[in-house]
Amino acid sequence: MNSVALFGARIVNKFTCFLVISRKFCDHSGHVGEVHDGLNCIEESLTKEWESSDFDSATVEKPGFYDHECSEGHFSVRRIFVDNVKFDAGRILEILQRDGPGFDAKLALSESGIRVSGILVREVLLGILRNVDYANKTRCAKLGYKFFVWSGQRENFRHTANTYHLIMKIFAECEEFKAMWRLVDEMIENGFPTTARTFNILICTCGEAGLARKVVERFIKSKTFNYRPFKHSYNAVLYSLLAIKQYRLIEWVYQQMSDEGHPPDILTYNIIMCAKYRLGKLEQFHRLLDEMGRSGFSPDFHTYNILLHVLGKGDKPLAALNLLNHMKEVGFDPRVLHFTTLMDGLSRAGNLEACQYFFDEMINRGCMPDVVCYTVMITSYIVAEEFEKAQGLFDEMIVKGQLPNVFTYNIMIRGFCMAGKFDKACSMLKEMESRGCNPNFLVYNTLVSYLRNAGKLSEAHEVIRHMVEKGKYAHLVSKFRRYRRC
DNA sequence: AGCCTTTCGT
Repeated sequence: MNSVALFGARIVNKFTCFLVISRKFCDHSGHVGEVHDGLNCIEESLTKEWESSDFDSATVEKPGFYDHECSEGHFSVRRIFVDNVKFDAGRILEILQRDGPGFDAKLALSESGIRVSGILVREVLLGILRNVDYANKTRCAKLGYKFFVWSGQRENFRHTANTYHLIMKIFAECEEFKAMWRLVDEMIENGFPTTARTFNILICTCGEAGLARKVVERFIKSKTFNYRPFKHSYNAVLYSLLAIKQYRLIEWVYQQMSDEGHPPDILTYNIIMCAKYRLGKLEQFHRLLDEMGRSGFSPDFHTYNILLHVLGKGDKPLAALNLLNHMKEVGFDPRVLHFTTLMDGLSRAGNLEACQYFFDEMINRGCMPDVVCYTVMITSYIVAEEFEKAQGLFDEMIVKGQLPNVFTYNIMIRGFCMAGKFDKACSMLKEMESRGCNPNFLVYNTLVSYLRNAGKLSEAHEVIRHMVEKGKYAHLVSKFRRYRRC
């Protein structure tokens, strides 16, 4: 409930100062009219841009996302516009969270005088989406829908496929599945095309394979399915299924494709091969690779990446080196990503030396390791119980300006636990928090289960208490127990 | 034309 109260306030605080500065700028420039024309223009261009972009929080939270066309300086018109939208969104979120007996949020929204635009609706719904957690999900769904309905009733605003997707995503996160499906029907009734994004949201909420298959079937056959930017609906569906690791369904869809006489392209081959590999069907994997070649498709960056992972996990460093050289010869210069997947494979195969060799080789070839690459190398050291080397690399990455992420901290904490240095493990948790890297449940789980296994029950309890105090994952506390036996 | 590929042991 605390987090509900917070979600408006945080945005307001952050942007009030910008708004004050922005308003001053308008007053003193003597070009208020121009600024307003500019704002309309920007609203249009931003609407287009954001309509076509995805709404993953990752995209939005990327630093500098809102600044990327501010070369004229800090107070560009575009910036002012964006800050104004954020300010209004903050106000709306504040009004929404006051909703309850004795307070009519819809009325308050209507009286607020805030002009509704596509970007504003997006910002508000994203604000709600970001704040959904276990404790407040019912309320978030309710408030989100209240705002969705209210904004759809404004005379100057009409919902789009994207705003539908956002509210559907909120319902999905809040586990309001029936309401989500009702919205799909409403969307279709109102003439919106169902897109690859619609499919993606729906398929992600299908827990059981039977249900997922029904959804897949519906989309493949649907006449109104707008599958662009994919070449055909099969690839659009396959791509989503890969992202949610539904490998068996991928096989099934590929079968449907073949039955319908739809020839695979390079994207299809890459996805199917990836699925076969993940399912451990290496023979079929190689058969597909041959078939792909015979059909006239040459491997691309993605194919090589899969091949390198296969070679790594199969502990074939020499073949991998040959493949890397071959890639260079045919004009695909291996990138950090390729070395990283190869190293990840080798690390899982337990070949630390080879892993280290390719890490050095990569740098020799002028590729600089990124966070993921450092994390993979650190993991390799920790699995081999080379804790000092792991620590050394962790320090090095910070010096080189690569900020450790939640994966990096998790493996470091695990390493300290394995080495029996529980005090260091706990201070790592504090360190990540102080550096603004929020621990997720898996990080707490690492620490708690190792502490418990070592018989340090009061320390484990202390970590749990700390976690619950932060208002996070309280509903998952019982899940810790599951790992105790391991 | 676009679309795809990497890191939290199970």
